[in-house]
Amino acid sequence: MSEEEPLGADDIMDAVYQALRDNGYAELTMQDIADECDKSTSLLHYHYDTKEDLLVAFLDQMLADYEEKMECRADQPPVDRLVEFVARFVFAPDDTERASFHLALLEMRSQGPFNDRIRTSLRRSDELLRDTLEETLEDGIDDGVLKPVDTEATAALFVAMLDGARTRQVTLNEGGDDEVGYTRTVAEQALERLVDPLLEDGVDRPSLDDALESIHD
Amino acid sequence: MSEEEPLGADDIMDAVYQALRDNGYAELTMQDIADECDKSTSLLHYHYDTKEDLLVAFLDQMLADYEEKMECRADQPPVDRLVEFVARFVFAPDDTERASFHLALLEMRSQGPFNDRIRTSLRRSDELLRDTLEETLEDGIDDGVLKPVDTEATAALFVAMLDGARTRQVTLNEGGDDEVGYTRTVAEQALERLVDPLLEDGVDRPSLDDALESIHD
DNA sequence: GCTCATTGACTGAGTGGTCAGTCAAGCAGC
DNA sequence: GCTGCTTGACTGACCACTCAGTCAATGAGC
Repeated sequence: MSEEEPLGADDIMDAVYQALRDNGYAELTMQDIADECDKSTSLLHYHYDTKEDLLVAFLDQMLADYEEKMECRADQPPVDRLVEFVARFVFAPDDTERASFHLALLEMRSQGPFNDRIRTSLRRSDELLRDTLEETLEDGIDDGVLKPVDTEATAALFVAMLDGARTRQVTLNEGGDDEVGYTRTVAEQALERLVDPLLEDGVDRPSLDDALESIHD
Repeated sequence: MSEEEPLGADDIMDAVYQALRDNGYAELTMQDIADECDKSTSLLHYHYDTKEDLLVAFLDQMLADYEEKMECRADQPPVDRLVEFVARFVFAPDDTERASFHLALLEMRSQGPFNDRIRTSLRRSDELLRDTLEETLEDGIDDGVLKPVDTEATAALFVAMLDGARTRQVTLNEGGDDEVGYTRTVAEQALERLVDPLLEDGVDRPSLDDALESIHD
């Protein structure tokens, strides 16, 4: 109530998020966003000159939020952070909210090459993700809990794998069978086949389940 | 020239391919496709009732082509096929043709959840891809050149990884530096960190470079 | 403490442009 | 003269964006 920001700004960002989830990016109209916050499209244009401006503002805010969240975790042990990083990609097959939002993000990513400003925003978020993981790996090596490896290539491998798994889950997910979710299968494989061989002798890592619980804060 | 199909059908399919590459999926109009084959949009509607019909036909043809290509390779040794499978994802950073087409495919994938027919087509192609790899792994295990593993989970891991890497390369690729391409980095890591530990003692595998050459036929 | 100018938030009714799809007519080959 | 392919002109829907104006709050001058 006593914010500095123009009172409606956050409402609009929330509306963009909801509208993206409900309609996807390709089908997203200014009207959808306006409906979501019970305002007129004219108001959106009053605050943001163009639809693109609005979406770029939304991406930038998302990026800032993620950045903040990552900083809080920097004091945890590297191996915990590594498993947590993997776990952060996993979501239940029936979590349609998250699937829908990530689907919209994927749509935006595929528009990156056609739009400089969107691409710039997305590239920054990609860098943030990989840098976070790279730092975690470096910390682990420095602390003597991880075997020395090419941290850049390893980070690339992890991110590609988890991201690819999520892409499949959000685009092809077969309704809600009893299956556990594609990303989760891949995440478990990643831990066994890539993380475990990296641990120095005698070092243990948390299970995926433990990590999943610890990120629900 | 002496096909059963209506003579113009292949021309139209080619035009769809070109138009997808040049315009992307989101921006693709019937006019773009018509221009590409120097015909009118009315003609497209004469052959295909709706734009969706046309695109589904295009996807189905692509799938059939890929299926045919895979069958030709079924007699190669499993380890060669495995490395070839990985190599097939790799493309040079300056191969903008391929990048553009895969980008359009990614756009279509992100539309899958909103379109039953597109999703069905894409799901079939996803299954084909993973089944191919799974069979290769099973053959390798049967032949005693690969250590026994959960072939389904392993195939999932490989496909997720390569697909994720390609997604990044086509959406965020930084012009043509001297870099070697993100997918290639990841592919090399995949061979060292995932394939090599799978080989039975004394079994060698072709290098990525060899495989890259052998698929240029 | 009343008046009046100013501003910021907000709206409804357009406008112009784009695009998938329709339709009636032209025209080749048989 | 019929069949199948092809066309240009047209239509109706949709959508980002504009514009002229309303309304409430703020604040200066008296």
